[in-house]
Amino acid sequence: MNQNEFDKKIKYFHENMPKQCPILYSMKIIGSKWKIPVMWYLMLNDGQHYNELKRSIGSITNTMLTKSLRELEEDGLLKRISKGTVPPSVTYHLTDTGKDLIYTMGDLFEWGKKHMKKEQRN
Amino acid sequence: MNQNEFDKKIKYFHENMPKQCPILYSMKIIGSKWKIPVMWYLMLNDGQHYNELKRSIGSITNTMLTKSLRELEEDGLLKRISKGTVPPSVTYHLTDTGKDLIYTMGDLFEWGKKHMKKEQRN
DNA sequence: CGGTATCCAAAGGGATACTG
DNA sequence: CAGTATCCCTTTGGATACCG
Repeated sequence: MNQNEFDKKIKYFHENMPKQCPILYSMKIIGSKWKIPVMWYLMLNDGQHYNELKRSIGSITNTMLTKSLRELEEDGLLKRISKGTVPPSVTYHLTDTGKDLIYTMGDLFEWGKKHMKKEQRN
Repeated sequence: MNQNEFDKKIKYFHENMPKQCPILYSMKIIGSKWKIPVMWYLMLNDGQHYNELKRSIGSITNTMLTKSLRELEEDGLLKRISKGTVPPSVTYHLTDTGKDLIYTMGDLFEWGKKHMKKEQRN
């Protein structure tokens, strides 16, 4: 990225900014501690059950897994599908909106990787 | 984005994942409440002074502005330039790394805008 | 199996006053 | 002008136990 590209991006951001900043809005949705990990493991293996997902993530507690799942569902990033049987059988699935969001993190992934390497060199 | 593109991205993420997740790493750096706003107003008008920046942002306190600036500097996203005069004159400037990061938020900006609109329709 | 409920600890952030 | 220092409140997240 050169200065000219950067200036163009600034101009674009500036001209297209609604009342509330979309970046802050997005970060609020995915900013709490377990949102990315939950979506991540669902991305790697869609349709996991609650306890399956819990084992995938490893260190998450029930409280936080439930809370994260509920909020992600409310924001339309995943769908909860219950069979309504006894014992219960519930699976979680990313929605298209959720997949879009994960896809969107590509650049942040790259930036992080690059920046992490740089820090190690120093 | 279609399913095939999504699958490719997953594969890429998976194959290029270092020990620590670069997304979580990035989000830790810019995740606290005022990081984006600070970088944002610096982006719109680089080289602002401390109090200038404070007025630009509006509702930030001294405590948080100082803390955010120090952390962003430590992470190499901005540079603090002091003239060493009395009274002091200090300006803040985005580094190339910082500009890269802002540039990187473009997709998240789009996603947020799209998602916000969708919510309003319901 | 798929969660709730309750309680507690820690982190994050704000208000206010002050300073070289 | 460019911050510090101190105190306090709120939000977030963890531990543990229990339930239909």
